[in-house]
Amino acid sequence: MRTAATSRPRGGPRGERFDPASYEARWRERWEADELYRARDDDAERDKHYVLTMYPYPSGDLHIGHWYAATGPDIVARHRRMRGLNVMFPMGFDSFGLPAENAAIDRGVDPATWTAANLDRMRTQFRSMGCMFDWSREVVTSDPAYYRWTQWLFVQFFRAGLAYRAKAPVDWCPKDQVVLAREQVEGADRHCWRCGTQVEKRDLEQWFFRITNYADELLDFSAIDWPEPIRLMQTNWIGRSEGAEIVFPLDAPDIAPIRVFTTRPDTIFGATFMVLAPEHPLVERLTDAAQRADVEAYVAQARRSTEIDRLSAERERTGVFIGAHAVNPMTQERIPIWIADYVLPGYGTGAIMAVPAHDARDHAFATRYDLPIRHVVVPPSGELPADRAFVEHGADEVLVDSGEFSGMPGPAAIEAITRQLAENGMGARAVTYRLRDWLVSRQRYWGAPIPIVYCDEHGPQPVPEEQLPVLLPPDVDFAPTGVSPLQSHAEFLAGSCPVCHGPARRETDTMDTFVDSSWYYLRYCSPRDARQAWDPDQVAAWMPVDIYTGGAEHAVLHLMYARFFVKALRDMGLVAFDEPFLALRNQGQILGADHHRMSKSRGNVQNPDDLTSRYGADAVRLFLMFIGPWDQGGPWSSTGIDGIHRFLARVWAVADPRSAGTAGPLGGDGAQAADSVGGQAGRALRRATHVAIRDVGDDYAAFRFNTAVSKLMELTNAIGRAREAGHAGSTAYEAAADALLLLLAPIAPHISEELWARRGRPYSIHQQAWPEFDARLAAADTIELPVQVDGKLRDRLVVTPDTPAEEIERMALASPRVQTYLRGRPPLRVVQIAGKLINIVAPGE
RNA sequence: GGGCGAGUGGCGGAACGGCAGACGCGCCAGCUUUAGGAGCUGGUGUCGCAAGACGUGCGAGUUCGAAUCUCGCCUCGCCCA
Repeated sequence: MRTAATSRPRGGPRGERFDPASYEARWRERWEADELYRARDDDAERDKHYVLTMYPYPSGDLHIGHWYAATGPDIVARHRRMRGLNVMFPMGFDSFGLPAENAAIDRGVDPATWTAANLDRMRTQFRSMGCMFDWSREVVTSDPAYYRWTQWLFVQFFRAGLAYRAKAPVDWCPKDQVVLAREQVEGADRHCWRCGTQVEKRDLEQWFFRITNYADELLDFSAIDWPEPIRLMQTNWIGRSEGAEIVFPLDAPDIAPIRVFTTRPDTIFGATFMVLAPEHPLVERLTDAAQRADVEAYVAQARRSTEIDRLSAERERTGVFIGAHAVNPMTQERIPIWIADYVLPGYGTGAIMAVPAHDARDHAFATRYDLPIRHVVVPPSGELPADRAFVEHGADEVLVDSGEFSGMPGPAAIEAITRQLAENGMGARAVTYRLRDWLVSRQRYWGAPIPIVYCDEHGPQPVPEEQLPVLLPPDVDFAPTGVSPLQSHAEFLAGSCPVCHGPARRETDTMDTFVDSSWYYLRYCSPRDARQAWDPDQVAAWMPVDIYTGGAEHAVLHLMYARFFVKALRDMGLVAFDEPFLALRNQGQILGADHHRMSKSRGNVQNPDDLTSRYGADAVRLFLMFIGPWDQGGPWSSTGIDGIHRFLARVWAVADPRSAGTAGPLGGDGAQAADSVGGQAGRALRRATHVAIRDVGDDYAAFRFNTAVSKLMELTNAIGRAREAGHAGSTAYEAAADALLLLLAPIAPHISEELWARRGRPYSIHQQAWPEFDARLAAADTIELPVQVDGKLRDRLVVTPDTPAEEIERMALASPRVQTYLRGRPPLRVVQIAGKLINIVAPGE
């Protein structure tokens, strides 16, 4: 048939042409059968190297973003392997979580069944990418063999005093019917990170992990190579602020004084009133009978409003005087006590000293209620803004009207006032954090059950370790009711107290899935160990992770929790290092062609399977990496993938011995003839080869895949020109073609293996060493030197690299083009940058 | 409102303070083909016939020399409120 015959390029018999479908799957099967990518635990010769990329949630189908995220680390893993490291690059699935449960609710399928089906599909799709994942280490967090150890870890945290139960106002998503961690509430309107519904406040008994114990250590990034934005986000999230806790005695001597935290003790002489959170425990006792009705009404209203409303900068600052007074410990002045909802019970001490002259919120409040505004800090100019707070307090700003501290610069005053308060027993230096403890309870089914039982006599008790795992029962009712589906499962509820062996009620909440992902990288080290969460020897051998990749959206979630876990486990003696991930790199996000997040509802999802079947996995990998800098991502556009296909066809043409041989006049056996005609050209090709060896390697090491691809294209084009010139078969040509395949192997593993085999090289290309770079071969015979006059390009000199500077200057000044601009005058100055350029400064007019 | 980052051809993007636009897409011309949503060759920042001039969001500054460093402004993105 005509179409069948002519769909192939001319000149090649069947089987010789470039056709990815004919070899990609075949090689993947061979690699798998040979266990080529299995990371060896017992490799004594090579240094270990742990490359990790964030495991996905098994949502159903792999999308182009998964390809993008996985290809980068795969290239790096392959490159480092070729550089002689024993690389482990595992993959697994974060398979607990709400979507499985929502599928159960919507479609009546069992979450385990739904998840298992997704896992099968995604494993197949992952395999089609040709990544060097070591599937023998696969971890599935919803597998009882895994969550048994998640529960075991919970028990260890409980015993170490790092897991505790407390009643707390928590963020509640009314749509998902679940409690959220503070980190999972996003945006100004405080919506659920998963479904976008605005969250509410509820008071509930919950389990917390004491991450705040590690606040200071989490601020220390000195031992890890992480992107600055991530470090900054964690730092801001933890929100350490230094200041003082100050005691304000009350009129009523029988009541304990009010304690406030402030970062600005230097402004205490300007504290003209106090504000308590409406929920503050002292409100009840301090409120004057005359004010009681107003106060109670206000407290009730404050409890109803959301935190976001209360903190909003635009909102009117409202409050009520409670009829009591405190004493400013520096001025001894009686100041009124108010309540206002802009003071929150959970932050600091739930009470503030209000300094309206130097705090914007206090200023708004004082203005509204006509409270005194007293300036105690002034700028060098002495001029204060009339209608807003003056908040600057650097070394230039000095105190006024502050007794003996008047005239002192701001920072010194903070020191001095804090010291005097401490001497008088009225305060102390103090630090607070914005970071809250990590709420890990979830009122949902599809998670690891919290391994606790409640005994009437002995309270909450951990399930004995030999009874783990606490299995999820398969037969539950999934209708969302606001309580865990497990609460209606009588059999599950019935536990026994490990102390008295009497009946005890099982905890029905499950753990936040971020608990699962806080330790999965440890499980990869000994994934099949049935006796322990991990084999300490294997963890000692493989950990920490050398390079971790994933999305920046996990900056304050997973990435902070995992660091906390390792520090806590270290203090329990379970691991011997301080940080889980030595280096971190974030990939950008691939957006839809419409520049929006890819989502099924928008209909802008790009399915990688279609592209793969049409162009092959190598082309899709190359194309994704060629879009732009890997950490930037960008909108998807398929225009351009044809260019990648053409590139691979050119690689085929220059490196397939039959294609390359038939193209030139010499054929495959004309090596000597080619060498004799190709002396000069051969040197140029060798130079191009070694420049590429250096540059492509540097690019892979630095995650610059887009420029690596462009350099591979340049090398291919250079070899192509040599082929056109009839140099195929020469020593330099064949060395260049071999090198091209080795450099291409990390990013396009299939075509490089196929051509490597066709060239008769030993299997597998992925077990070859990265080619040696030879600086002498990369050095240029001559260089083209730009000649500038006054910084503008006017001429070029072609010189050997060792030409003396004086000679270059003489040649440059002799240039007629330069002389035109000098107009016979001697140059004012000549600047030479060796090997780069020469700039001649002409005298002024 | 605060913090961080980014603005370069028609498009994606290159460029240790040293030749702006590598590499690719697209487009144009030619070749090849019975045919083309194929292949090959050449061209392609703007203005200009040319010589040349201008050109990296806008405005200033530092420098022999600035896309790159500094300051101010504008726009967009992300994070936090």
